[in-house]
Amino acid sequence: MSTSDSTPKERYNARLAAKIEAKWQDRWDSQRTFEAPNPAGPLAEPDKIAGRQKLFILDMFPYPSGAGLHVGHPLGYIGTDVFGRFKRMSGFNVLHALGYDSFGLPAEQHAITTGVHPRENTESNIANMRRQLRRLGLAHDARRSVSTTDEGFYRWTQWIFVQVFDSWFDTDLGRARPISELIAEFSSGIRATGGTPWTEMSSRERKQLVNDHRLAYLADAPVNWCPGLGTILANEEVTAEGRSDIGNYPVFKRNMRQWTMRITAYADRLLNDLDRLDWPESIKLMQRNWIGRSEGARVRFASPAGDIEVFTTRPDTLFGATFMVLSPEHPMVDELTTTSQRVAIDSYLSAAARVTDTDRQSDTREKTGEFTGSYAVNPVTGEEIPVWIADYVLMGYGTGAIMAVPSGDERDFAFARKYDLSIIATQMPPDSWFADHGIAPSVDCATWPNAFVGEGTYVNSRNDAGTSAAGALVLDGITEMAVAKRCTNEWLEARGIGEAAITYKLRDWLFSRQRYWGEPFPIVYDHDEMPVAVPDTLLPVALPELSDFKPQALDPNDEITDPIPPLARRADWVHTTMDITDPITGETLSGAKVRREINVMPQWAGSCWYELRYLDPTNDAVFIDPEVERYWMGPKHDGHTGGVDLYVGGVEHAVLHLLYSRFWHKVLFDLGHVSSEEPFHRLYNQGYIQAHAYRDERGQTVPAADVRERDGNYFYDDQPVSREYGKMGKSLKNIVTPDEMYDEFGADTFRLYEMSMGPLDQSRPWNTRDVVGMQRFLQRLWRNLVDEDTGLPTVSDSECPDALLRTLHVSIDGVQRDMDGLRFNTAIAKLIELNNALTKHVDAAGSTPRVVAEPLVQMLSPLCPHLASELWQRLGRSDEITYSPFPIADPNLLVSDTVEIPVQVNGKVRSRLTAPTGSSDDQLTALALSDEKVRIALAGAEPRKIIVVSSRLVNIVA
RNA sequence: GCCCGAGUGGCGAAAUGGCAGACGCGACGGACUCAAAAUCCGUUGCCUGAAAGGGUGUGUGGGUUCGACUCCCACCUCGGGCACCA
Repeated sequence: MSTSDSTPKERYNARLAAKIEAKWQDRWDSQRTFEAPNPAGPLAEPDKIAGRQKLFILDMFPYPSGAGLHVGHPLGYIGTDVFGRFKRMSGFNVLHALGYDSFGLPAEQHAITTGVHPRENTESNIANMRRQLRRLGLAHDARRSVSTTDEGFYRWTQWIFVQVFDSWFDTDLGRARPISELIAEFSSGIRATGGTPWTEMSSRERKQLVNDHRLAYLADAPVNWCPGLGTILANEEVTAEGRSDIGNYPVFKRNMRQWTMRITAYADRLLNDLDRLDWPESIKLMQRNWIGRSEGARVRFASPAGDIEVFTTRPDTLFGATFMVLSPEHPMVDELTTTSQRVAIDSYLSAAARVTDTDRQSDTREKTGEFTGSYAVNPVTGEEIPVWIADYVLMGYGTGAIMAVPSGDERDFAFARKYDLSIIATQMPPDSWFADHGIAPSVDCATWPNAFVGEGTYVNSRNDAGTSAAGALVLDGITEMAVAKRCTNEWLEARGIGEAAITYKLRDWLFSRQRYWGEPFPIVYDHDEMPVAVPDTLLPVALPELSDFKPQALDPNDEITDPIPPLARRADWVHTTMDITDPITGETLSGAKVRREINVMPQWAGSCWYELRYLDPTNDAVFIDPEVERYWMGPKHDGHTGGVDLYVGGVEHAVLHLLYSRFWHKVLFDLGHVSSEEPFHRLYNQGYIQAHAYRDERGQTVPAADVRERDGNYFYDDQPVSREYGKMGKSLKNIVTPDEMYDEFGADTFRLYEMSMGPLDQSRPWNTRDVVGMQRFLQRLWRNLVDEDTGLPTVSDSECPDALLRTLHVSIDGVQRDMDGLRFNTAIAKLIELNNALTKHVDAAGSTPRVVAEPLVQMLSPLCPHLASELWQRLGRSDEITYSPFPIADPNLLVSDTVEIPVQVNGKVRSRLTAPTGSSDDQLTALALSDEKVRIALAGAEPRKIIVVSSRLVNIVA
């Protein structure tokens, strides 16, 4: 940017913007402008909240990456900031803060390679991110910027874990209750143990029984075990080839004892409460799919190895079940395999074990399977049907076994055709189905090209041989699937063969990691090797110091040896003595010898509840003061879930983070710790900023900033390059940083550009070239209010022309509504229009009327707070614009004396006429018919019909 | 394969049943300048026309309506999610 002599001293450019921005950022800090008062607790200022509505807005918890920010990161932060500032001017008590999700893998990987402690690395990353964000001028309450790695924070993460550990899910009441109440029910005999009576159990057996009911429990679960790295890996850390993302080591599926969260107990509430949330439908749908609730029935088929239980969503097709298929991992496979089939089954099993999960789920793969040699009995027909194994049946869903109904299920159909198994129709498809497939209607499935799924009249579905004998199941003639399902379920239930059942895709949540940089579990193991919560007075369980952060590396192909987490290296920390309380008897065991849990929590833990800590960040007595929680997050009326008023973030967290947080929040609600049933009442997904990237002829990416366009082609160093489009990132060499924008334009221009690019929820390409448009707008606006040479205001208290005043109020009306609806791009367009109108006035009159200047600056201030604050001050205002009331449109100035009405002839606009506001439809009709252009367009034709939309339009149909 | 979402100028976009393309970029023309940058003013969907004007136009094809970017049906393309879930 040139600063030569010809440039006026007080022109609004990057140099002046930098000066103004630093000045106001310092002032906001020192005056603590954005601190939000609480009703109670350490940050209580009850007098300041009186008479104000509250608004809690939240951005998704960022990970403090070492790479720093690019221009895509702050998009959502700017959006929430603009909204928060607008609402603050509208009288709301706005709480807006940003903390750091600072545990996690990258800092640990960095520590492993450099030896720098993850804490040091994390802290310097946070400092850098704070610096970059401060330059943006975000109106955050700095007191509330917590980090998950602070002991004062993770003390409460551990406390919440203990709450989850110390509760169980009462399926009768559909909610969590303290584990002590379960123990009381067992010991008093109100609740049966389902096995050995409580009184006859050993201490260890009692603990095990209770542990099996806890919401946080230890379970053997299949995990991604990577011996080369000495740790288990999250699914997203495993490549499609089944190797580790880092180091390319083999990864094995194996069972390991892990902390697990009983999220499945909440499946129905997590599903049903979605209806009460103000979230994008697409996200609700993703959560619904993830929970995957299926209604159906469990049915037991007799076999030589005992009953085989299956889950089916189509009990109504039971008469068409002509064979069964078990997953290769099913526990009954061995017993069902006959001597003659042993070799074939064993070879199939070993082949199946070698197929990776991704291959197994490939859609092009042909179905394979093997006959066990055994037969089971179809409970409705009494017929013997063969039992097969096949890897298209998954052990992890339902019961790991299915009844195969080839006529009604495409997968079973394909399998039956391949292995020549019988196919019996249980429903007659409609004629249209046969027509679509080009075959004649027939109940003989031999002619069918596919299975039939849909509504059709039931056939071949009675087990009384046509006698109408009492107690028989007769579906024949029924036309509705729901009726047939109900009849079948009732029949099965009456005979104890099966019952209606619901299955979920959702799995319990694997909660431990063999890592260092995470929250230690507040758990020790007692002399019975049973987990016991660390007493509250001993929290936090601080992460012990280590000299080496590497997990123990093993032979990359060693599937057998158990992982040894880094914390195990501190034997002095692991083995300790502690005053613990026996969970069953309640008696205190002083100085008990205990062993600490050496796994750590996953990164999700802190982000599951951080929003609550923003509200009461310095409270040492409780994780959040109940009154503070009720004020900021409590339900607004009967049936309202409560929760954050606006939560903005990317879709990538649609399922995991948002589901885990909802689960923890519901547990806290059940236990009476929070008044809100949901953490995030309104969710808004911001789009992404993407960017073009360029490759040369060798396929190498070249720096996007140095590519030039000529006639629609792109060149780097005069060599043609090809253009592609994707996320900003190092590998595509297309990163643009906020710092570059601050230097070239200033933060206000950058903020304005990001908000003007399009709707907040849409992704759009970054174009540095376009930013100048917003800078020019601010420059023109500045010039309308301030003399570019002297810096003095050019505002006059003289009369404002009526037309300009009307334009102003139309703008106020539109900008107000746009900002309320998060439509910042159109709000900005309206401000530019107003400023363009003002420029014409200033060109003629030489100054801006104060009645226009002040509201214009106020409307701009949520978007460009530094510039607006500066202008406010230069206009002679000594109050803080942040808390000045947002302008209100005068309804009288929104309507003008005349309106322009388009006139259509046969739906095409042929003329426009100016009519007095409030003209009657008849008057408009008369005006239109006498209009010269309309008469020409009609060409003498007689109008057959005239449509008048009052004050909007006239359409003449001839 | 199934389920969502989106397709509008050279580009980002606006209009959600009633004047398509607001606002911004770019491009073109002009002012200022020795010159350039910056800044300012004007033009800018496409076709046709000297102009006035006319025609045409919101992925494609149908439909509903006096009137459709907007609603309905089918298809095409792109993006996202799920994926042998019984």
